[in-house]
Amino acid sequence: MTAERFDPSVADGRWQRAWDEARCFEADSASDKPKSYVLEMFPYPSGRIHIGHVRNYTMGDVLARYHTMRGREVLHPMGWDAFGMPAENAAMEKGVHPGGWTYDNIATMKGQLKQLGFALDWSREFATCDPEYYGHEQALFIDLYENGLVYRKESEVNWDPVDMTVLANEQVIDGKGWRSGADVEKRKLNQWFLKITQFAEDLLEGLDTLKDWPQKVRLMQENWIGKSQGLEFAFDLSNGEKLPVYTTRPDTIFGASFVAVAADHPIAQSLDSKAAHDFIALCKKGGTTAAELETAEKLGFDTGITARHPFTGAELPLYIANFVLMDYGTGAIMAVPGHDQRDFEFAAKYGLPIPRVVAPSVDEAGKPFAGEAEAGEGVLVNSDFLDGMSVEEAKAEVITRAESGGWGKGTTVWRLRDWGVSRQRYWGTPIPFIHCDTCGVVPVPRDQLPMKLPEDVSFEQPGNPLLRHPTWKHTECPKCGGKAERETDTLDTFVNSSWYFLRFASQPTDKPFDAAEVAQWMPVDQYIGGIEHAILHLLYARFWTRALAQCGKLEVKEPFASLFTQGMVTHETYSRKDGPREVYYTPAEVDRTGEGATLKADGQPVQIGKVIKMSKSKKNVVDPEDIIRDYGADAVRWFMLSDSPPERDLPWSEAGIEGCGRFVQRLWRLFGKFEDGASGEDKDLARKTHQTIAAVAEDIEALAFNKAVARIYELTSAAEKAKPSADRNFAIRSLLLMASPMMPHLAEEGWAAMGGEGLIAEADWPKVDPAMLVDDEVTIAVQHKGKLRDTLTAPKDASKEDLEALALASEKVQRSIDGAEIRKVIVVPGRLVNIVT
RNA sequence: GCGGGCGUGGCGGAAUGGUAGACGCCGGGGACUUAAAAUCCCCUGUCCUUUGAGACGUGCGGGUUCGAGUCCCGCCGCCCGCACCA
Repeated sequence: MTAERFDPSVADGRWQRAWDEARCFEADSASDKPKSYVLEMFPYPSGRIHIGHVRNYTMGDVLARYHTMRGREVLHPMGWDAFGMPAENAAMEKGVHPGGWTYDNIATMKGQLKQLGFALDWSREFATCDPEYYGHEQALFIDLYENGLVYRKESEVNWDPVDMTVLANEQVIDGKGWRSGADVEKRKLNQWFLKITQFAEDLLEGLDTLKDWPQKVRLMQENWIGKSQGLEFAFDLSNGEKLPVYTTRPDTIFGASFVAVAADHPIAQSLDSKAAHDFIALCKKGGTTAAELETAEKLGFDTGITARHPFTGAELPLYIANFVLMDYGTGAIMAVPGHDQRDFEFAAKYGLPIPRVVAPSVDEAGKPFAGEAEAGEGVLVNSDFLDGMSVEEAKAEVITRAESGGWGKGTTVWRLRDWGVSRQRYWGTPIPFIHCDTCGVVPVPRDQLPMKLPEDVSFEQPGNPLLRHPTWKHTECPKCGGKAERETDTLDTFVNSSWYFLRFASQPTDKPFDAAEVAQWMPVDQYIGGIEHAILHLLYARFWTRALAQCGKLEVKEPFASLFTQGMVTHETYSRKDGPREVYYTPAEVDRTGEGATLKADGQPVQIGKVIKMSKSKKNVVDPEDIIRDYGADAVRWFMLSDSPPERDLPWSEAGIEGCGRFVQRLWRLFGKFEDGASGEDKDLARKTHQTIAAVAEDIEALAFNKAVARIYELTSAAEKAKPSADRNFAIRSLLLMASPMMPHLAEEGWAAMGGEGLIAEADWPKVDPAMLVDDEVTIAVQHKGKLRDTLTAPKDASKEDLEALALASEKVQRSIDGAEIRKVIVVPGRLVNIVT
């Protein structure tokens, strides 16, 4: 070996260039090896890589490199989720063009990713703002339109009157726009929708097939889709109208004591008394935050109208109630106070009857309520022909009678809504449609795609630059040739990320992707990203896959076979009170002493806060580029994999990264002990090596990187202590190979120094000899009444009788037994002996 | 309210129902050195006038078992998602 120390500042760049030159990470669609598609959620080019990206991509990289070593053809691509608001905000704040800003950021961030030595196939890189990409997206959107999966509908949006734009719900804070601070208005706009609800059942059922997704994510999607089954039926109203209601508890129908509609229900809207209008206005004022809803009082307005009960004929009062939602079910309910908490509160407040129709047993039909509704199981009481039935039986019976009587039917209601994709924004995929007064909505002809964004736009005024661009929207109708206008809305950025994994797999120029080539790579074998995308992105991508399949473009069922959601990188915060304001400092500005922390600038103490997710606002961040410079890419990668299980949060620590830096050097010194021609055996070390290779492989496949790391530490210690031998050379060589997915630069450097053939990035994973996985001798625990008294060494295949005899021969055990009668001896071969007295 | 997850040393965390605390970090002691850095070695759950074949110990209380961090029942605490969804 040559150098004393491994110098990442030289080695990292050297090997990164070597990999590029050898093009060893480019996936070959023509390969006949088994494929492996490893994908991490592509980043938004916000400016710089943050530590969360580093953790995410390191995990994916270890898998990609490992699978390559196991003889798979690996697709591990990278690109940029490049449309979105921040680029427009930068344009408004700094007067730069969103495109220029975005591509500059991409250049910076690509350079940073390169510094980490990720085994990425950069030949497939693209940004979603590349006209080529969004042009194909426009074509797919038209495909969906032609297959009836796209429609336009007038719908209510949050409108910021100052920025003149639509806001997402998350951008409305306390009723005000998050940027402008202006009071947000409700406006009705014609918007584009994707028919995701058409796939509600399939999206729900598909979840059952996703065995390798976290249960948590599947449950979140299940709740989001929100399937519920019940009865829809209509009440005859005293004003002659019919009022459809939906209930999941048709069994409790005899317990209905009033009927209620939402404030924006047509019946409520049609009332012409001032009192009714005032009440409706009051309902609209109510806040929608969780806390407000929690405490909000149930309010109602008696319309004076009554509804006839379908079985008893009783006339039930019809209220407008603030807790009834217009956009779920029919916007109207039959209220059963005894068995629904909201109805209970309402009835208690307005003095309405609270009949019991479900009881623990038939004898308890008169049992009073204990101040709250009983929503649980039981038997039906006070319910005519339902009496004595279980809840399930009664539900079925009522639905049957409603259907045969022709006044109602069993229905399924979904919480899932169609996906509104219109955004009144510049920096997105232009929606490829033209509005013609004569022909209506007409798709842009495919030979005119991509329909590009105009470059000459200004952000000096608020609102959508496409709308006020002097020429862009004016065009001719492709059908009649008359004057027409382009759609000025752009697509939600979630559309861009709903099919990018297909484009990574196949990139023809004349179409979005080639179905056959996509079929070769899809589904993604391992998808890795943050839990924040558990619902929207992952659901939309699943929907697009189905939608494209329905259009005949694709034969993939689920896009992501296995999903892994990694934890966040966290760090404590440092702050000081400055009047009412909390001023935060970065870890780099602070000296962390044993107990406290002081500000480097003035030596005065700062407050140490909780360990929380790294965020710019709390300044508890470390810049990946700084730590790569200080410790090298491998130490940073190693830290990302050590200690914390990947799904949990990883607390960043200076001491931790220093430890990783030390280990890099330690391994390097160990590689230096590789002696060409060393001979002789070291059976124990050889066994340990084989066991480690098998265990590390298992751990990596289970994404238990922290455990794989621990095993590499153990074998390193053992190899360090061993004397030179052929087996020690084998241990060192194996360590090099096992560490190579995690610390590829160090591994290449060691491989070259050791005279390894080619690049270690293209080497095979070390082979395991199954015979070497079992030790000749094992340590047996000896217990007396379940308590450990002694340990002894025995041959691995010692018989039960031999083990028992050995255990009873132990002096320590005999002293513990102290002459007591032995009632039983349990022997687990290879493990333990338990003597029961 | 509904749904889910998690509680193990000073910290991050290991542990097919079978020797709890692997491995890393912090801390302590020592070696090497003129000195420092680097490196190496040892110790490091708690308790004890019993230093032991000792007692206790995986949030708390029960249970199953020869044996429970692990399985079951009941609590407590923390975290996350959804939420007036009929």
